Amino acid sequence: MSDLIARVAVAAPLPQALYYRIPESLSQQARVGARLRVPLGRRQVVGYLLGFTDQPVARLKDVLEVLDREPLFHESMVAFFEWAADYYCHPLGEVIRTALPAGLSGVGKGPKILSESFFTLLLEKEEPRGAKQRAIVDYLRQHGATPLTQLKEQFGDVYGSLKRLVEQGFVTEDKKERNRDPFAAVPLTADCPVEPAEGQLVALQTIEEALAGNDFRPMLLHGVTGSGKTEVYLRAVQQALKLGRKALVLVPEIALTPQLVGRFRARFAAEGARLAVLHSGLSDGERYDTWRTVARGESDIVIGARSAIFAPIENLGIIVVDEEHEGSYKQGDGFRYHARDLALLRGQMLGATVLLGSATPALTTFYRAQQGQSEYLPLADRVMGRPLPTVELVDLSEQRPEGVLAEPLRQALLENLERGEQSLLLLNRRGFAPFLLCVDCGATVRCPNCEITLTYYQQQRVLRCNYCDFSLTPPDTCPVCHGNELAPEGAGTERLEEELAELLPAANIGRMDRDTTLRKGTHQKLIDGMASRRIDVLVGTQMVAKGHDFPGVTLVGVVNADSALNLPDFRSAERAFSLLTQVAGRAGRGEKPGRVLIQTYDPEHYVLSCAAGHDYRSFYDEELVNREMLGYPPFGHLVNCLLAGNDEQRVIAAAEGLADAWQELADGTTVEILGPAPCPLSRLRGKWRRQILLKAPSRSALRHLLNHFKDLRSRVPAGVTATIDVDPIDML
DNA sequence: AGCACGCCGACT
DNA sequence: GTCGGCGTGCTC
Repeated sequence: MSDLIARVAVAAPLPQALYYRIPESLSQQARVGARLRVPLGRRQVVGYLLGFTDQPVARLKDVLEVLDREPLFHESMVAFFEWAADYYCHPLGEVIRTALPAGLSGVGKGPKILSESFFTLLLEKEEPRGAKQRAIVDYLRQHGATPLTQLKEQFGDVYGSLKRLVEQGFVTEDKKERNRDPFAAVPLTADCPVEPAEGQLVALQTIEEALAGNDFRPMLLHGVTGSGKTEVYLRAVQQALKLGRKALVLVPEIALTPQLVGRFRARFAAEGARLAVLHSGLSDGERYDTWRTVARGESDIVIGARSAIFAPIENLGIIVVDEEHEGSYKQGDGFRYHARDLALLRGQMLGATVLLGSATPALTTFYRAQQGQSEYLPLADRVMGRPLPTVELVDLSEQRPEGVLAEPLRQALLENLERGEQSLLLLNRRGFAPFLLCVDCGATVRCPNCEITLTYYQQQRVLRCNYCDFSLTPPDTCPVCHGNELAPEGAGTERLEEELAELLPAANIGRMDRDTTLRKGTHQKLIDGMASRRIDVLVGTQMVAKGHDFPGVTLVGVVNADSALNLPDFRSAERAFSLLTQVAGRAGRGEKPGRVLIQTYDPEHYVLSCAAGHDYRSFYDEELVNREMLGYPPFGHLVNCLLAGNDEQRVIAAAEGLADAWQELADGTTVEILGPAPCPLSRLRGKWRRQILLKAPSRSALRHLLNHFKDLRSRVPAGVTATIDVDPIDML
């Protein structure tokens, strides 16, 4: 008789699954999707049970313990994990570890499962003696099984009475698992369904057909800001639920989209559908509870950020990816997956509808729609026929402003304040100034760990690195020539705030960036301040462009559009276009029309003229030509191979060696090996960084090379780590 | 990733 | 003679 053998992915960077014998005593508990404690070498690690086999394998070790009584994922997820591990060239165990809620990879049992006592009335005998006991019995008769906390609320101190009731056999106590509910205290807002307009109806009809057809149908819902995409999501999800299937909704960052979550809660609370929200603000325990609720099939809709793409939902009918172009869907370290791309894959594996929504779709997404690989669902107009704001470009080379604001923007701000309307200013730089410059020798004060200048924060009187958090009290003299005049150069949000206070002394000015929103609640306070119109002008980084609907804003100013255009990355134009379009969309969402002023030294740039004309299509056409010329996505596939280490010479040598090895593999194929080159941030957090870019017109040509990565990596000398980034979205 | 083994330099 | 440096290789 052969033993039952488990196929297990261990939480270690091994390329493939391992096999363990399941001892007789554990065979009942061992279910696919459970975590196991297994021996690996001479230590013990967590493994994930992927399946069973009875093929004899030599020298099997025993599974030591089953850590979960209920599986954390269903069997159908295994193929998805394996595909993702293969595609992103990442060890399977690490992929699953990343996918599951945090805090489960230790050999301990993971977060505590909270339980709670419930009391139930047994058969009616004679009445108990005490008045309080009779009251409790009465209450239980009416309410059925009741948790202890609820009884305490009703009757105060109930321990003695309950104890006697249980002893006398009137009542039984049993323990049930209790979920932490992070939303219990958040009040529901009212649901206000909007009657769908023409474009929305067409979109919904297509989605309904796809849902009914039960097959994989990717779709792009393309609508300008304020065109009612959320209402389409809501109705599409409703439709899926009506067909008895479940829904997954991905959002870029829950913290920045409370309004969307609020609308889902309002709509579906009314219908009795069960909503689970997975996001980074949850504690490990809360996240674990939510995950288990989903895994048990007790939620109908899951909303979450990037990692929610791994939520263990069975019978999934639709996946919505809101703001699909957002870079935050790509995980930046470790297992570098892209949640939107995995959404398409998961949809394909399950025969689900995948609805990608955006005002400025990623070039690759729009291209797919153009090629007929996905359905194109345009929403042409803003709701209620509100016009898009007028956008004007302000040529800084003509204006030569003294501070950061040129005359047209100053004028517009003054007028807007006089009219009592709100303004929004975007400046994508934190702090007071991006660097301190010595007026004598031109030296700047730089970070000792990273290859950048230290940002000057005037309020805190500190120089800080925005990448590694290194900080320094600003020196009085130049560290190079000892000259005694170090001047803050350039401008960040802090300086802008100061300039505004001078221009508009009567105005109430708010600042929103990572520095002011560090304290919990400040972000919400600023949003509330805008909603209540207490704030007249809000300045901030790209944070101000995301997700909020401020109906009172009629003027939007972009202080410097050029910084976003000139980043050393092939996607910088796409990102700049999307940011400008988004921030422009903040203007005129209420009854009054909006106006947008964009300051630039390069008013002829196609990104700016297209953004000014709200013309996605022209931007797309222009950018597509550039991509084709350079063989970048969607015309080529990229893999970035990163090398990092403490010793510069070693990193350089390792990079050269690896590049040669790649080159050898690429000979005679369509794959191009570019580099090695220093990363645009050649030193980061003390590590020297080089990169090698692999570029090919087809995915399959790259596949062949990637299959060799694990041997190549093992030949990288010690002290240097090699990582691979499949489909990189930025290469800084 | 860990954690072994293994093979060379500077210490009691 | 051995303590310990980190290069190499394996983990069912």
